[in-house]
Amino acid sequence: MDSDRRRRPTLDTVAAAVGVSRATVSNAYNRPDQLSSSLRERILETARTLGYAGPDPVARSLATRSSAAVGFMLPQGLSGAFSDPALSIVLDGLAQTVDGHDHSLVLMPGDSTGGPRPSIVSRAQADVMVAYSLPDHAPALDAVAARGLPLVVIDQPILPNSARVEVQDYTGTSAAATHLLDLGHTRFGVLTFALRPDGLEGPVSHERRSAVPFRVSRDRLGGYLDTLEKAGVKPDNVPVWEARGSDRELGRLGARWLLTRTPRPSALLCASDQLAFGALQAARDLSLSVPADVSVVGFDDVPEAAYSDPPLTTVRQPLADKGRRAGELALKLLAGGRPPRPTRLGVSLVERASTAPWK
Amino acid sequence: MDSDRRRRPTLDTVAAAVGVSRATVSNAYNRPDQLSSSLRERILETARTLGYAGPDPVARSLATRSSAAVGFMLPQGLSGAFSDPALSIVLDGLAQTVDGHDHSLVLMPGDSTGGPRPSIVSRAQADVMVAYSLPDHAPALDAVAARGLPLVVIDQPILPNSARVEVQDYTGTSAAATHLLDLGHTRFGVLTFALRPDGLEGPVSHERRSAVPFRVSRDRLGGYLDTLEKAGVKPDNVPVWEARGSDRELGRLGARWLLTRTPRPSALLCASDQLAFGALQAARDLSLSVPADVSVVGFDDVPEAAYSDPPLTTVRQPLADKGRRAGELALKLLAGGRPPRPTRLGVSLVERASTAPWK
DNA sequence: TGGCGCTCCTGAAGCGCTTCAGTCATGCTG
DNA sequence: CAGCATGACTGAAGCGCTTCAGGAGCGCCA
Repeated sequence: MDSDRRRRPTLDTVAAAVGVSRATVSNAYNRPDQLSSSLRERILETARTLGYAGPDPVARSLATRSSAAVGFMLPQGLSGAFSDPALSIVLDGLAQTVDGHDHSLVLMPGDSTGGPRPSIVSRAQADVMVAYSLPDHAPALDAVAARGLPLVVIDQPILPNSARVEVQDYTGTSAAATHLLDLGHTRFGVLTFALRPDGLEGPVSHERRSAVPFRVSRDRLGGYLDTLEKAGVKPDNVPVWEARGSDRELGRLGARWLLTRTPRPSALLCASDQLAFGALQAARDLSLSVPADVSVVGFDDVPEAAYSDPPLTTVRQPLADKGRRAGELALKLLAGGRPPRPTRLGVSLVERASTAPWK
Repeated sequence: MDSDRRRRPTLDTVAAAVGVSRATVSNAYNRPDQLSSSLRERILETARTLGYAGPDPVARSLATRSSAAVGFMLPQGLSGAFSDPALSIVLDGLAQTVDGHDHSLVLMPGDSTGGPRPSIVSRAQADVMVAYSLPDHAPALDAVAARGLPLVVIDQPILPNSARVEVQDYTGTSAAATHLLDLGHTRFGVLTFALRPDGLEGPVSHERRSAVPFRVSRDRLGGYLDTLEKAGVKPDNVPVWEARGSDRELGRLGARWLLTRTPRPSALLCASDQLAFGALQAARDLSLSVPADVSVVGFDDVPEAAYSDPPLTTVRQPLADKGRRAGELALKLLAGGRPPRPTRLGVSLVERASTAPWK
């Protein structure tokens, strides 16, 4: 208590101790060229002995009207979110970019609304927000708008006045479906992550497939189903399982269901690599061989996809780039730039050993 | 540019518009009981039409001398950090606790020094810091001390005046080693994550085993080796592989090396489940059967350990509790509490199918 | 009717810092 | 030596908010 109560030294404390003005001490920290280096040394030295650790970040932010932080909004809680390495990679790219410019990162995990609580967003000390894969109309987005903060959106629908970076999800899954069709497959199963933020899980009904608020889920699912349909495979004949999230165990569960339909699908189209890994596992559980008995494709091309058993055919998206690009956009908006036209990152199909021609 | 320049409304703007004092508007947001609800409604309504999104968080923090945020310091970059689900789970527990009290989370990823850069720490807008598994003497810790911020340490050595939550790492690995000895094993290999923050990887020399700055690595390794030694297994006869991080692929690499020593170990002692999963994979690669040809133990008991193939014998630590407890401690320190005595969470050996008697 | 206790609202003093327009020597130029 | 640029430092005005000691008005009781 006692030592807590002894108020911490401030700029003034140091200024008084050295016998200079407060402005000078401030300059010692922020504009070394504004004072003689001898005086600067003296000031820093005094600060040290007084236990002054530099300008208070909050006061500094108020005065400069910039908190040097970017807020990162997630669609769900942290443990769910990070079970998919794709997010880690994106976030890492973002963090590095932002960190390189001495900005910090404020994490805002989501809840059942599919995004952080608005009150959290309104109070976050950040001067630009990044929305990662939030559902359409997440309340958090309104809160950002209300504050008038610049926004960069990753994997999300068009929002007025925001910067955007996204990936050709539809194109990607469409290519994967085509690949499988070319291999002669005719019976498919689709394994997707959440279509809506309501936490449901299970086979996806016809109506649930429409009006999907998560753009990414919508596009990936659409890319699969539309392409199959064009090739004459009726969507109604394609069982779709919706997992609560994108993780291996949930994927295994869903794949088990898909692989026990009759007729059994000869190809599983997954919305992410994690789900696909789960599918590989499920196949193993059922003593099915991949790709002899069933082909599996994923999406993301996380590092592990190259090493899984068998190595996974998947759609590659440039995850680290995505994060870096989002970081750059955030910094640019911070610097007062207008939101540039959306960055659309390309994808490409990486054929490995989890897919094979159907007999 | 134009609309950006139109300065945002402030408390005063609203106060003037409604014709009340600024204090009253402030009360409308923070102390509803201090004004008539009709006036409050009028104020909120006016604020809405003016586009005022509530008190500015930074100014608020300055005035209240509290930024309502907890800083989380990591030993490494985000992508590395999150490849281990253990961290996600801990962080999730922390985030939920903290979020429940309307505090936000500032993430500070580490670099090659084994922690965030001190300048980042000095400028972070947080009023309590949580250190997660930083190495001894990380510069970031000095920065925290310099600012006089309360600190809670997870998995880290004693630091003066800090709250602490840790786990019985030594006890845990010791129990695992005992389990294997009881099963009749005599040839062991150890697979650990980073012993030092220098990014090296490979077989661990004798001198590198001493003075390990990561407490967790030190204790887990110690628990394994000491216990084996007590049973008559010379440490020098136990090959140890150090992986750069705790992820599956790195584990696979290390395990491959361990499993190709002669004589081949009949039991692999891993410092984490991720590494153990990698070891299972490596065994599969080498057509070794687990546990017939080689037993494997992990540490953490992440959810997947129950579902791996085979299910993993591992040391359970209460990950979510760890995070929650850290969150509670952070909040407590924030409220002015003294650091209580360290919380030491128990561990227990969970025997599953990845270990078996040695013939 | 005077006094008391409410409820509702205000004035003003900060919170700790940045920044900008100066002030004041000092040295240099012509 | 006047004139002027230059370098080194300062004063003071904010940044947008919270909070606390009051003050005004009002109903109520004795």
